[in-house]
Amino acid sequence: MLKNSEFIDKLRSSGLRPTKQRLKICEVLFNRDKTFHFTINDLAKIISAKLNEKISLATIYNTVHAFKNKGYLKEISINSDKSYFDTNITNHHHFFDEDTNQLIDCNKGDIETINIKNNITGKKINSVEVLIKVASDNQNQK
Amino acid sequence: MLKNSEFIDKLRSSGLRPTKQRLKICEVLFNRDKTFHFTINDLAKIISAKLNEKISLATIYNTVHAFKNKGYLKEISINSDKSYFDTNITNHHHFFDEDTNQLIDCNKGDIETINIKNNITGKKINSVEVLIKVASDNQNQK
DNA sequence: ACATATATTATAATTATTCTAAACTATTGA
DNA sequence: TCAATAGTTTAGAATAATTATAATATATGT
Repeated sequence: MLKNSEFIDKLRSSGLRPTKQRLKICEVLFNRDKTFHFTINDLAKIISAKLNEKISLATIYNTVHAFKNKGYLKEISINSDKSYFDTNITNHHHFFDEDTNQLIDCNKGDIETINIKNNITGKKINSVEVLIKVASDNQNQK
Repeated sequence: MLKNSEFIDKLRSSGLRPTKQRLKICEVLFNRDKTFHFTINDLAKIISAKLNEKISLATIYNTVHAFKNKGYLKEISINSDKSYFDTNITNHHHFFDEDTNQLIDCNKGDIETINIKNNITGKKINSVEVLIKVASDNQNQK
């Protein structure tokens, strides 16, 4: 359980002012034992359920993007009707359960390290993401 | 250069009626030497530029989805605001150039085969997609 | 050619996201 | 401590991608 002052330091250290809203969002996102995968809509729902005061949707978007830009969140690429975010910012990959629309982290060892032998000339690799789409065994077509 | 009758057979064989619109879209998509990566908007532009008659946007969406469901197109997940499709339906992976928003196929040999050691219990793997995001070497932040 | 199932179309509706501009707040430094 | 200011929040409007609707048109089997 992280303290408020730790979040304040974290925000200040990356040039973000520690506002009431950002601290609340920090609590929701980072006061967890396990990795948290979410969409903006998920987050908005959790916030409005947990909080007495409300946070504007625009602020939630702003904050999530600010946290992503500062490297506190990763954005995950899934069939793009909406964006998914991940509080696990280490290098890792994902399963996506098409039955439930849930993201699940791959553990180290689930996949061998991806080895890229040829890159596009003149470009640098920003990220390598593996997405394994899974579904229940008895359904044929998505 | 495929003939119209070949597209008619292709469509019929998968239970899709060969309509004027679908045949035109087949020509645009499949009469190519190289893999074609596109968004719906790209396709709509090409169609309206090339064709004397116009095809409704709704039809373009319907057709692309029908072709995807029949396995003639693959949808590629990019963390983004729109869907990308690929006429290359073989198992392969992608580079995504963040400078130009262009998708580029990985060639066999660019990446070693992805080896998944542990899957989620009770689920079957539908796809494994690797996306390598690249950008110009001299730009720091996206 | 006829009946019917399937497609196409324009348009409206929906959804996720970004923009805007005004009100508000944290920080800096006098 | 307080004012100036730079950064934030906010509601709501705007935008963009996509899906739904329902009327019209077309393909197919008999």
